[in-house]
Amino acid sequence: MSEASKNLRPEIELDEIDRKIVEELQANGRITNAELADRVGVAASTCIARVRSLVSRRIITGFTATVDPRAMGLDLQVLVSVTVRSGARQRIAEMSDELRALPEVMQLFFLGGVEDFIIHLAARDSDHVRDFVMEHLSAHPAVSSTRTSIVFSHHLNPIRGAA
Amino acid sequence: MSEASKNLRPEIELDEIDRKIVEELQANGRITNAELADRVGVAASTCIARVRSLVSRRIITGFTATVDPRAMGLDLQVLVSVTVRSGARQRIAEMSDELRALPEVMQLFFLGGVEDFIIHLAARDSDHVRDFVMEHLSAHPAVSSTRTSIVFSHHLNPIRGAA
DNA sequence: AGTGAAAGGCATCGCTT
DNA sequence: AAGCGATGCCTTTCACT
Repeated sequence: MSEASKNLRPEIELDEIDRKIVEELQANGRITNAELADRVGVAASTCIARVRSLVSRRIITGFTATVDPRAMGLDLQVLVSVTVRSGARQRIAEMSDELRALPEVMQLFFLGGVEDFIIHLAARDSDHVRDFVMEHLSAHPAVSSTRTSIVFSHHLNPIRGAA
Repeated sequence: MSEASKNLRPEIELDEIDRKIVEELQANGRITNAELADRVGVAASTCIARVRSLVSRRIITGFTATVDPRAMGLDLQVLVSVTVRSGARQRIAEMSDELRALPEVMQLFFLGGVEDFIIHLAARDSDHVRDFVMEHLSAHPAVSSTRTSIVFSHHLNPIRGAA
């Protein structure tokens, strides 16, 4: 990596301790500061300062509980690939905000390629999926076509840094 | 929902307080129990019992820090669609374990449809992507074809329950 | 199931090295 | 960056409802 490109994102230098903190907090985001400090081998006061620094530098962007969609009555997950009409590409950005606000939308991927974006949807059942696609996609003037695939299983990994 | 299908997943009855707890913990997984109790309007002792119950019932499956891949030197995200040779479908399950162990793999979706699975990859650069696809996919005897699309942006939403 | 009180543990701060 | 010590808050347990 050149020095020039480095300077575009200054101060993102993670040492071994930072990396260990990130790793532990990904594995258990509700660990106490005292135990985290023990595990990474620094004093509690140092540890809390490190964590706050990681958060304020937006290396850690948040802490969240992961929830089983089935426990919330959402038994069916699908991926919907969407292609936008070629004359309506500039509307993709505004569709993002509309779609993100919908409770069924777990994830949104905006893509370069044949498809313009992919929606990861959690729904109660197939009727719910159909209603979603009809109402929010097929009926949308910018949408050219959609393709829905059922998700049999889904795995989410923590971020593991580059070598 | 019929009583029969209800009984397949017993004891997943979330009341208003449980739902509020889940919501708050998705928004801020590191909130203190005391503040969480205040926000949902129960005593701290009740609140901690509720949280533990949600975790032991696997409604909440974990707590994690969310990390910016770019901060970890992973500047490029792609989705790779993979189709498996029709004679090798039974190998999909074992490929799951191999792929999940790789540090570049953020997510895995196993699908029904034209593609057998989609890999959400975080990589340093396009060389890194190429190396990953060549080494772990193209060279794999079960893989029939792959298609790689760049991810321009990615949004992750909390789970919001069914009505 | 939920609550409140009490004891111990933890977070957080300022200061020192 | 680490360690120490003090304060106040938080967590946790338990008896009671």
